[in-house]
Amino acid sequence: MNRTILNEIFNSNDFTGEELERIIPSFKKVEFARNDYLLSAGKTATHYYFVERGYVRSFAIDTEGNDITTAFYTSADIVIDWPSFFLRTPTKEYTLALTDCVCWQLGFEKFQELFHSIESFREAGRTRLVGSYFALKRRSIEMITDHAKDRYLKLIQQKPELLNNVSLKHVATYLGITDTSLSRIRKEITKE
Amino acid sequence: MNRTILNEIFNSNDFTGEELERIIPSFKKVEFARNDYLLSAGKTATHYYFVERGYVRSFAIDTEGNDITTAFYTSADIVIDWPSFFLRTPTKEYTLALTDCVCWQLGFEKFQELFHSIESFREAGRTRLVGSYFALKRRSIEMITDHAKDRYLKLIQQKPELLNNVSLKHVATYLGITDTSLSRIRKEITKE
DNA sequence: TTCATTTCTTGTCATATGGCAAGAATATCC
DNA sequence: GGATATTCTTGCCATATGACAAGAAATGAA
Repeated sequence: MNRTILNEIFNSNDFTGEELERIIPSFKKVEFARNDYLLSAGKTATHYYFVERGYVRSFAIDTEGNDITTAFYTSADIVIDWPSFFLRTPTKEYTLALTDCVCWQLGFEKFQELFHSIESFREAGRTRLVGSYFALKRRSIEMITDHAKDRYLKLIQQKPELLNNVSLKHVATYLGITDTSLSRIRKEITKE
Repeated sequence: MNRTILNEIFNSNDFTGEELERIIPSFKKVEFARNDYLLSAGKTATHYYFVERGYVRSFAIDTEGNDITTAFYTSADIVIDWPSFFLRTPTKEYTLALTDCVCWQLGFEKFQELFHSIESFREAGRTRLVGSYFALKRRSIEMITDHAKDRYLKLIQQKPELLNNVSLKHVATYLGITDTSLSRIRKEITKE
């Protein structure tokens, strides 16, 4: 098997060669075309993915029918609906390919087998989940303490390539504002 | 050992008698006085707790020095700084007893031992973490989609006893607003 | 109980952001 | 490549919430 993004995600710092030979072949390569859904509201997540190439967006529909972006994913990111995958419950979010994508997929049963039999795999999984939790927490606090303009500036600083790949209206809802407000914020920034 | 809140949290639906006899005695009873810190910014969480009795609050200090409440805890809740406990890194939050409290404490080493040796314990732990993730996500989305008044109404509906035990200024920062605005929202609600 | 501190309320005014609509700019599709 | 749909910008005005300050109420300490 050629080297893939999985070899960067699972590597010899954390795993023995034997473990890697069990873990990496458990993933299956899948491709998504632009506008394909990786997961839809009402369905239970049976798999999760690592992105090798492309852009993915998750969103929820609020009570008024508005589309609220909850996450963007790209190379090396894990695309997983944690609650749906682990609690085996239908999700309320949609996950959608923004561009053609190449991903590596793992199903729940295979995951459980690795999780319960390989100590380093469960340590790594737990670390990844806690990392997601941490990022989400930071984001919620920033929603309270920072103005939209600051959140936008932080975002383009941390993910400069994002704006070339996703539409501004989706960035706006990710920041918790309308596309109108984002447009004004961007105008104000260019004037500086 | 008498029955405690631990017997409700760890029970025979999920664990064998043998497992319970290993898990429950691993916890140690600790008491906190009002205004004691369970954890302070800069420290790494070495333990987590289940609350048997009392109220606990977590908060972060933002860049302007404002105290932002991130969580309230009471009976049967787990008090844990997930990232600090699992990533072994210093936290940026404070966790404080709002009232005198009785808690059950578990340390990291003991946790690891149980986690890696008892399958049902790690399933339960993962479920709890994913549940926290889910709650945090719901809260972040509501911060975007709902007005402060709706968030307040939901809160008092879900935790009616909370207001008798914590001050309004802390509820306000939890809702992402100022104490002034909360006061006006409450006034408006009583007028209805 | 009394005094001091903290919390809560209320007033006035400021500001960030939203709602709506129209036109401009882009992207998409056959 | 041109028609069509989508996205982005901009104007006007509305509104939720914040900032600050002063007094009222509640709480805590001695």
